[in-house]
Amino acid sequence: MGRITIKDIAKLLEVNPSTVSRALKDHPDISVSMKEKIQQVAKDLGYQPNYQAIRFRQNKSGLIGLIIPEMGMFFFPAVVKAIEEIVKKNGYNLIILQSNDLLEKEKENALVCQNFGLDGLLVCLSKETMDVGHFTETIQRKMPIVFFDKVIQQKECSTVVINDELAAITAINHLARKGYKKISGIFGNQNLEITQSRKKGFLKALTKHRLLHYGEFCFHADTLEESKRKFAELLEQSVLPDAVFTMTDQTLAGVIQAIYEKGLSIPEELAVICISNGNLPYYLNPQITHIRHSGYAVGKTAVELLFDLMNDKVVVSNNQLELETFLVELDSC
Amino acid sequence: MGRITIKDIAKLLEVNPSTVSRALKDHPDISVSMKEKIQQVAKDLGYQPNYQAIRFRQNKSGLIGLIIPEMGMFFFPAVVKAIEEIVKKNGYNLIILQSNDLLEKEKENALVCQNFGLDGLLVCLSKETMDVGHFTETIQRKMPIVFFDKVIQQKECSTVVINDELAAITAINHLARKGYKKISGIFGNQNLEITQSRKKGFLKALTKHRLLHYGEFCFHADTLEESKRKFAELLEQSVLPDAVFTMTDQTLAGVIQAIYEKGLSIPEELAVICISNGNLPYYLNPQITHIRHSGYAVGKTAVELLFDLMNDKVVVSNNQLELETFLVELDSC
DNA sequence: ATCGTTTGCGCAAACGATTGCGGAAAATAC
DNA sequence: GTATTTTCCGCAATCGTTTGCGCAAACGAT
Repeated sequence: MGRITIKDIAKLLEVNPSTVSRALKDHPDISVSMKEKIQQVAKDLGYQPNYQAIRFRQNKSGLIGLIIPEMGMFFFPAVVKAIEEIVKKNGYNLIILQSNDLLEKEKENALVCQNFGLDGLLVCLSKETMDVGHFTETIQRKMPIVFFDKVIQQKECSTVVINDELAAITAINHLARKGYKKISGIFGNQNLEITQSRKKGFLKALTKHRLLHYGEFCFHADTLEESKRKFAELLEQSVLPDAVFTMTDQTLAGVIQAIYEKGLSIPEELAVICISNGNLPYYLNPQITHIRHSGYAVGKTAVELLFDLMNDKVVVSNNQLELETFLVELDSC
Repeated sequence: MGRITIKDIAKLLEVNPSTVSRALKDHPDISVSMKEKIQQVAKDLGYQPNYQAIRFRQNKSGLIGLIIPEMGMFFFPAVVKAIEEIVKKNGYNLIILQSNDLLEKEKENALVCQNFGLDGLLVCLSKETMDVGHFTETIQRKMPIVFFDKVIQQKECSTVVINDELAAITAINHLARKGYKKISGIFGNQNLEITQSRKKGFLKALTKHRLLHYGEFCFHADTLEESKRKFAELLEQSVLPDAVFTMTDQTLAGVIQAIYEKGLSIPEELAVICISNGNLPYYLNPQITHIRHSGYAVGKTAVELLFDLMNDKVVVSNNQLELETFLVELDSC
């Protein structure tokens, strides 16, 4: 015999399946003696409810979806770790979908989510995404969504982000306080709001400290390799920066490789600061001063907000959370 | 009106739902004219099949499960990336479960997989796991399983691993060839087969090169912090190693921190080699010579084997694959 | 014209669990 | 002793889709 079903138990005890169903969930309509009998048999036979059937009937999937651009080595592992833990704690499970930073794949993923009847969705947008219509139009009526990290701010959307502008300002303030003047800024993809905000903060802080004339030390890089290559080129010029700010771990990794290859000493010849999840900076020599942007905290906050939405616990309509960041001062500046 | 179902289309066209179902999947029993009519209406109404219902009826979940100890920063992100890509390419989706290296949670996860009716399962065992009964007894009759990386070799199990012993031997041979003699070995959790195999290879190679009398430079460490602390202690002793081998990125990260803090120069005062996924070694200064153990390749191979099992494509009963590793010589030795 | 085959579609059961309703038996009330 | 309530369980429909079977009508062959 294959899997034990409610029908099997019912047949064995010569009762109706509905009685078994109610007995197993302690329904008051069933007598104590009958409950005990049924629960005993269920236990003996090793009955396991068919959740597939339950979810089908209740039109619940028991699943939370997570769409991310790509599982890299820095930020998203921490996000995923947090989300998986909390999703499981709430009795759900986690489905992961990668968009590979392609709008097309993101749309496909949105469809998959819809067809799976996911109970909730967490999204970090691809760099190609310019609006979130493919999520809101079709899905959001019944499926709560929380956007995090790479988001597009709209008033109907729940989001979890950090104050990107402030994070960059904090970094530059630190450099300025330490006396660095020729500050280079390395940024990610231009389309992203986080890039724009961090760059805005960067420029704002430079302006405040009257250092803006060194703005030519800035560039954008989508990949680690591009970051490395461009920074290596920058280091070949006649006028060199005395400090560099990178807006992510990924750009940091590229910049660091270029610095090592050039043989510059940190911080004597070049100071370094970045916004980071908080792992890589500790592995490097010297350790890198950074603004802590914890993927774990972002993931945790996003998924907790999602469950609040799912349980209608959120009174406020404007669910746009902003996490705190803080400076971790190490040896690189 | 909510979601469009087959019944809705049937009612609209005054035909039977079964006709609609067959027409939509191009069944030969349905006339061409009827097919066209039905498919047109389905399109107009924006019909989306309820996969939940389909999977329920067919007793298929469309899901592949992945159980890992913990999403760290080094190996598993690459594994997950590969698996997600291939799973999706085959029309499935991926559920991720973390065991946190706890046998209890691993058992819970196995139950979840069962109840979800997953179509296939990929497992990297926790360090507490001593046998795989909680998988094989209950699940494997209907759900193919592939164990990878941290496995327990049994003849009924499909596994994907590397030749751990050979990887360690390759590393030590390289050190010996370069003239290093006092070789320290840093290993992960003792229970794991990968640890035992790598240590075995380490000792075997040391023996071959008549360097075994330096065996006191070895220890085990479960975490990055433990690795750092113990190696820092080791560096306080009177006799120091001239080279260190770490069996993972995680132990490498700890060892590197201890080396940096002590201010030793690599490779002049201390050579370094490791088995690595191939990211971290490039971020360090100098870059670390390593035996490449690609998480992406492991994940890809494991999930491809899984699909072969699911499609009964595997003729051989003994599905124990061993991936190639190779030496990447950089600056640390 | 008769018989056999193909074509095209409907009927109804099934997957496993849930739930509103109804009703017989038991318990309580008067 | 009758009326009313409570207790306890069964009946049957339901979720959306699939599928074996049956059966008319149309077609083809002789």
